[in-house]
Amino acid sequence: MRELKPGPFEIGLNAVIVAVTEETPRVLAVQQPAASPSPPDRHDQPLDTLPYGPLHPQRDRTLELGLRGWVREQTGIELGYAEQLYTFGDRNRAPDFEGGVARIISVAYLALVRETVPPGPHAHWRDCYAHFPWEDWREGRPHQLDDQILPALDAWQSRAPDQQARKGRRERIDIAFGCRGASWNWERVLDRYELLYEAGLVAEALRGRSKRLPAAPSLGRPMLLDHRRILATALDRIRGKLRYRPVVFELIAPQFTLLQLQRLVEALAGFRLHKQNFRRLVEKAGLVEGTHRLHHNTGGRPAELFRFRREVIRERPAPGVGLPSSP
Amino acid sequence: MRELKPGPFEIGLNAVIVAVTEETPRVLAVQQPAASPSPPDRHDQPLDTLPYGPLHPQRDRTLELGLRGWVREQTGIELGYAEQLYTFGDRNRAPDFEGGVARIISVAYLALVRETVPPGPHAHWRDCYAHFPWEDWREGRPHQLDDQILPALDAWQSRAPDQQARKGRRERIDIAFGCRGASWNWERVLDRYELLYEAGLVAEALRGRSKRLPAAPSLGRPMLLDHRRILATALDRIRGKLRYRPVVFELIAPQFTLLQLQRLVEALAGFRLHKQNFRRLVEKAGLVEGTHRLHHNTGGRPAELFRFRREVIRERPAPGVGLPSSP
DNA sequence: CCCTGATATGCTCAGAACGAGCATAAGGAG
DNA sequence: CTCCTTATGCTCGTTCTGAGCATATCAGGG
Repeated sequence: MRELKPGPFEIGLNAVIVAVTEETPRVLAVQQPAASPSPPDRHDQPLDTLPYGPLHPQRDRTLELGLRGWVREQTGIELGYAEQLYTFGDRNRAPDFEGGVARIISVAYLALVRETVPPGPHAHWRDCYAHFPWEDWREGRPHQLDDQILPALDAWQSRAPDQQARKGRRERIDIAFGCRGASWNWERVLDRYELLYEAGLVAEALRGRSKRLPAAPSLGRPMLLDHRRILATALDRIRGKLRYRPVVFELIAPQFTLLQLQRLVEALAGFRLHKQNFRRLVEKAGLVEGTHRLHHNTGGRPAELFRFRREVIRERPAPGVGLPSSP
Repeated sequence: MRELKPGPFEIGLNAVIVAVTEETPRVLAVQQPAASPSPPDRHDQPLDTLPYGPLHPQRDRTLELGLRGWVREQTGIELGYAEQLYTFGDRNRAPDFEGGVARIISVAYLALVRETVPPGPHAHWRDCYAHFPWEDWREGRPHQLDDQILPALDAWQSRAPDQQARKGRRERIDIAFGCRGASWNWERVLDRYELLYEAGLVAEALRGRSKRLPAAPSLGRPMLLDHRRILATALDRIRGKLRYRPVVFELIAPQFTLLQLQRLVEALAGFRLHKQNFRRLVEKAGLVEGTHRLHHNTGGRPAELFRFRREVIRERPAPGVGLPSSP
């Protein structure tokens, strides 16, 4: 076994803090600090950044406690549900630091919060789909897909150096974007983002390189460094987990109508559900329990208010909301 | 935003390399190096260790490439399938370093290999269930559960300081171990290990503390530091992924009989499956495709050899082997 | 050569789950 | 009172699932 050589590392913690309000999934973003060494993109708008904090080796007994600590200090938010998401450590994730002092390793956490508490001075809640417009199919298939994305991906495919690479690219496009017989898989958020990155269709991909791709569109709102990749990982995780863990209830008030719950799930999944079947599924799965109170602001017949049945975790092996695999 | 203070950290990469031979899931383990600063447990047997290597900030462009690099150098194994598992950074994960030089952060990867290549000089393939005997239900419910584990957990529950804590512990025991109406959920490997750890029933839990629990059994074969927790995380991940990704095929030869495939899945899942239904599921799901060759070493009628249909990833949204939620 | 003991493989059948839609209930606005 | 809106209950055909029965095809022993 080779001995451990401590390298020049910095370790930090990124938080992806997600809430859903007005049927829109939102992420807590902060304005790029002015002192940042990396020049802003060619865009006029300043870039969004995910909240980032240090790990105090003495104070923080665990990574998660460290995260909760600085989130509390920076934003005043006391996180409820939080889980480790992924650890990002690519060398090129902070291009400006390359060759400089240290390699930055970042352990990202996903946190779900119930209310859009007013964020701190430099922070704001940003619609997640501003960064991934192609992921929201609630109003039907996004036009951008056929207008821009698929043609640009086709062009990228044809730019492949040889026949085999062309075939490989075609295959990846088909799987990620549901072309040629494959169906759109709403959980493959990360696959899609990474493919667009490789194809040079998101602004982040062009930062370090000479801009050799002239006509490629820049899709979705970019973020600082690799933060959009982190966000894609988070959305991927949320969508994947909807199926088999009752994560939605971390995002909704203790009492809710079934339509509110459905709208919340739809906002996260990115497509619409059949109303009656959704009711049947969550009720038969034992996920919810009717209080006998009514909610009158519906515009129609009042709806019963429900609450989450925590006991379901005992009873069911995989208590998630029933979701189809494709829209 | 608070500025980043580089702390005294060491970053390393742990590999959980899993293979299945003779219907036994095995993990590549190395003998605890003699120069280790931590004294061996009270046991006579030397402790198993997961392979561990450094991250070279200059050489390794990504974490995964770094891992593949030192695994190749140390063991000669060229990893195929590998995915990031979890990042472990608890302060007490290396008790002897506490208060010493550095905090060790370890990014663990899960790798699946096909054959039990002969490991290096200090390495060997260890039966995973030696570390978690309660997870293998293939020969029926393990006796250890009723003989030792559940009584000891009951005792732990009754040692809770107050009524509420007692209720909380009871709930956790029920969910993790399928007591009192809840059914055994074979995917909750990590929950179970962590519960046993908290209850002081695994040797690792007693290392730092004064041994105030006299009669508690030591369950399963311990490992160095928190390596058994890492392994539990890996097994948890594998079992969870069996359902919805075709990971089994990373572990089996290119050609196989359906019974071999079934035995492999059973080895990982830890319980037996209904043979005819298993065939129907994998065939109808389009996961496999019959070559027309036969395998004659069955002892009975020869079995047809099958191969994995890679195309299924295009066609199906979640191509995993059909598995029930509980045995 | 036939019987026995294996395993492989095909088929049935009832119950549960699922997708889609129809029908009715109960509010508010005009 | 009428119409519009949303909530909620129910049906129906299809598919999926769990369990078991039946048959096919090999090896080896009498």
